Amino acid sequence: MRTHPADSLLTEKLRASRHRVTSQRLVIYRELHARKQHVTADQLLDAVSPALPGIAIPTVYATLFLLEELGLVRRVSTGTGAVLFDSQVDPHAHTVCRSCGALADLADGPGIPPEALRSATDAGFAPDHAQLLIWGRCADCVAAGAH
Amino acid sequence: MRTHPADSLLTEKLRASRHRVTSQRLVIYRELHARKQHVTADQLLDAVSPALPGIAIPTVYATLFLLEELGLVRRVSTGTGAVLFDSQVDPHAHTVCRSCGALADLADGPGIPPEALRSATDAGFAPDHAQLLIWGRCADCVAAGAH
DNA sequence: ATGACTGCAAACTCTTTGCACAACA
DNA sequence: TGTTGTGCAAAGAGTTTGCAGTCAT
Repeated sequence: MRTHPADSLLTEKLRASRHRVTSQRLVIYRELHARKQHVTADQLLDAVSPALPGIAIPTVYATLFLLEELGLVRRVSTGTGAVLFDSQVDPHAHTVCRSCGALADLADGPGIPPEALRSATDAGFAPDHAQLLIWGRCADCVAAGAH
Repeated sequence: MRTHPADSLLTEKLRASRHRVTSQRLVIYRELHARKQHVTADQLLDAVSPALPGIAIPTVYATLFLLEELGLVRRVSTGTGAVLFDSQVDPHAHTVCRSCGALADLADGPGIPPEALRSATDAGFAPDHAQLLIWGRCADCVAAGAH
């Protein structure tokens, strides 16, 4: 398999955590990185199937959980439909439309307030990530008058 | 049915939105308010069953969705297990433990940064709620050395 | 009286589990 | 060569749907 820009970080993290470097893990991570959007396990399965014939959904889930553990992927859940996985691992905000369900990154939004993390730490909690969900109506649904 | 402190707000909102005032809705809302914690639809079913013999889970879901629409309940989802419903509707932060899965309110945490809502509004999004999820390890799991 | 709501049963989606074979180290 | 990882099938959890009867208005 040819190497790919996203491979080195994953390979390094896998080795460091004594996990094996497999083509499934490489290809899934590449795909997550290629699209800078949020994807479901199922969409990912479809996306990597050409490169990994015969891959099955449990492998996709297992890989996503491992990537999450390694801090290379974050999960985003609105509580409706499938969980989304995000290759952008820096704390950031998402908007969730109550009408169409669309989830979007809040472009150039503010970061996560440091006081929040400090406050969690003060309570004995050891934070490693944060995400802000903003609920409401997206511009399209407002324009369409959808409720 | 005797009246209850939480009834008036619900009744008012139901009337205003031309929905009917039923005992199922009243009791479910009371129960949500009684416990100031996060509950699943299933826990709620168990909790209200004594007061509402024969109530079924689809009714609980339907009621929760309606309450959410009326802004009387918020959903919180970590992407693992069942969705949680929260009667505290003001924007606030939650901590999520990666080890034990516990979800807790971040006591006296900072509010949601106004810049975030402003930034969403600037993008044409009409926000009505926000929630911050802070991921990591809870104090108990840190103390127990769980991974 | 009429339309909304509820209870029931069943379906459906998404996710997880258990096990045998494959393949990384 | 010894595990760890993968593919398969199936089960499981949580949620949603359709419909007939009930009840608030």
